[in-house]
Amino acid sequence: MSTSTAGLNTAQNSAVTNTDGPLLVLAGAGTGKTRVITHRIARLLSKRVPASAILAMTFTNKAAAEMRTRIRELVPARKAEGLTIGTFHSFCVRALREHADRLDLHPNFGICDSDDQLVVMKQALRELQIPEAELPPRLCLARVSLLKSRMISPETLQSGGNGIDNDIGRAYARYDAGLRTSRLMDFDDLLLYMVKLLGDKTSLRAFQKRFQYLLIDEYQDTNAPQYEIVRRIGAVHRNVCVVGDDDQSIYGWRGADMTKILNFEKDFPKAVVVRLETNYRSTPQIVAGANLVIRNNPGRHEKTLRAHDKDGEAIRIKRLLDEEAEAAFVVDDIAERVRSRRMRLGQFAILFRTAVQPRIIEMQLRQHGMPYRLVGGMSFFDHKEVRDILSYLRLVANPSDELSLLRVINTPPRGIGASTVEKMMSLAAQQRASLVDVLRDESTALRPTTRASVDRFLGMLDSLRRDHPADGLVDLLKDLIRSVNYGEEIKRCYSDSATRTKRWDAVNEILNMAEVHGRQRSGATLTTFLEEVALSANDDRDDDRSSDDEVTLMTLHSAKGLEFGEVYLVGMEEGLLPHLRSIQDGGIEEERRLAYVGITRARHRLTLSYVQSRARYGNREASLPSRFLYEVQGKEAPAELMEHISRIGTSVANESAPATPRATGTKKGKPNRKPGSKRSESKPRTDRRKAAASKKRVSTKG
DNA sequence: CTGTCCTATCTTTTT
DNA sequence: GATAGGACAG
Repeated sequence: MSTSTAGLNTAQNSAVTNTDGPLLVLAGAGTGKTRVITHRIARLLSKRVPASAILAMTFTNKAAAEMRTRIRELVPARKAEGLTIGTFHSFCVRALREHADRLDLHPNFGICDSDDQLVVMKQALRELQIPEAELPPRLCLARVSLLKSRMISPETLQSGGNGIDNDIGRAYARYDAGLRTSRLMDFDDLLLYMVKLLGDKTSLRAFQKRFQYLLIDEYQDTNAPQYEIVRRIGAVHRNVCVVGDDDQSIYGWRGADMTKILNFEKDFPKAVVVRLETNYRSTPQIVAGANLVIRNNPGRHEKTLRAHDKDGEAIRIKRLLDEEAEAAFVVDDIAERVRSRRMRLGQFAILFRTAVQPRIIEMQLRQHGMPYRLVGGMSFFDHKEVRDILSYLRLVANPSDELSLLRVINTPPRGIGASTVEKMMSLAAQQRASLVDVLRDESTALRPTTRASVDRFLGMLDSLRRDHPADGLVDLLKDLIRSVNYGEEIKRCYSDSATRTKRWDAVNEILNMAEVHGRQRSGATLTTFLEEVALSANDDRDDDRSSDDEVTLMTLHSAKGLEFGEVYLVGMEEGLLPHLRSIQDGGIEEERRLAYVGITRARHRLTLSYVQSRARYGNREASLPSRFLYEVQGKEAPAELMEHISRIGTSVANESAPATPRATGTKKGKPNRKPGSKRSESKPRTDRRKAAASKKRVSTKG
């Protein structure tokens, strides 16, 4: 046997060697989940399963990339060739393009991001004359996405509709129609159409025949269509291995369906269940704390994490006066650790529940000149010039893409103004034709100058399409940037030379990305490039740029799957973690899992902090320590706390806060350190927008 | 089209 | 209290 199973523990080994039949691997935090998956794939390959018969699906690009890297360490490249490892969405896109004819799809359909979605939804609401005040587009979009992730179609919804649900149903249908005219799919559609494709017997058989072995990562986050894809492809050979941890399911609000991991044994009878319970990441104290918290959740797959390591520090719980003191404490503490223990900043993470919390921490970090990285801010792809160029590209690839057409038709200004566009749009609606067709139609009435502009614009797009071979991506881009004279546009829009340079650099960065894409992917085309951009745009929490010398700031959600030497989990208060909304809607369990995820990110040292008072919506309110702080110490939350909370649950107003936060067995580590006035060169890396930039100035109040 | 004022909102965001 | 997004005026 060529596969080495050395270094795997008994449970891991059994997960790796049980290659045939359904297998559920319950992998607690830090128990070597990725190791198991990669070793399992190596094992299959060594048993002469062809690489092309293996399909491994993950939820993030990062997870897929890591899997690929680690497999490369285990097996020779030649053997790994032909493996299908990717996110659910990327797998679906490829499959759909390949089998586009079976569903009557255009093979060059585009993928729209959330901004595009919003545009389409707004349009839909306008057409239905549903006022945005009545049904905010964002909310509507969220609801539609949730419906799609439960595989509920507009028709189903409408039949039982009352009032707002009826509106949502109509908007849903209209929105989908809008996407279809532009030959676009949103993320949910990729999964739904895949399910549809698998409803076709011939296609289904082809997939079943090809993919003999399935591996699914993060199974607790699977939603209905994803589950359906797995179930159908795996129905015949039943070599379905799912790996996950129900205790880390934190995306329920987005349609992830935890019952899938809880019912796996029912869905796949005779499934073998393997529990990975040895945690190789954290100290016994941290593992114990995590267990104490999560055991309060009912209805889970019972499992108890055991620490592999022998000793460590106690979990620290710190009470601070207010959020400013909390931020100062954390930053001082990190500075002190760096000084006395010579630790790198990259070892530290500050985790929080909501996106507003990091602001005050950022201020402290800046004052200390401590470099940091805030995960989840604005992405490269949110910049105007990037979106412009990509819209042109999308339009070149997919002439039906009306969204992109509307975005670039007068950018840079070329004399096709808003009123013309509006006229053309209504004309298109009248003639039941697409906007491009109306523009192309010589009989459409236009002023001669406008006609000339339109023809020039359409001609430019046509020649871009005509003059470049499918694999001539970089040349196409260069030609495009030259043809639309984007350099001039930047000069026109920005007077400041530094800004100009920055914007122009961004444009060039797209060129670089295209070049890299062409080099790395065989058979790269414009379509594959756009696909990659669409499916990996927001993935900037990954390591490529992260440095050893930055503190990481991120939400608990973003932190899943990562680990840090030292973790500060701030804002451990009732109303924040667990969040008030969840307390009211009975979502405590998911909040608890969130706390569990946070706790289990830490390797050596974990600090939980809460404050006595916090500014909320303008006024300062007393805070109560989170129930999870009691739980983590193996205590019961005091009756008065729970009583107070139940009061919040019923009445939204919580003006009086009689229950003073009691100093819970607060293990104070060392007394508060004096602010070290260490001033290294500050290069805070925040790409927040103007808000943060101006904030920076304001924050010099000391 | 751009800047400014006003007002509704205040959880999380893999793809 | 901050902020973002929309309405509206210039």
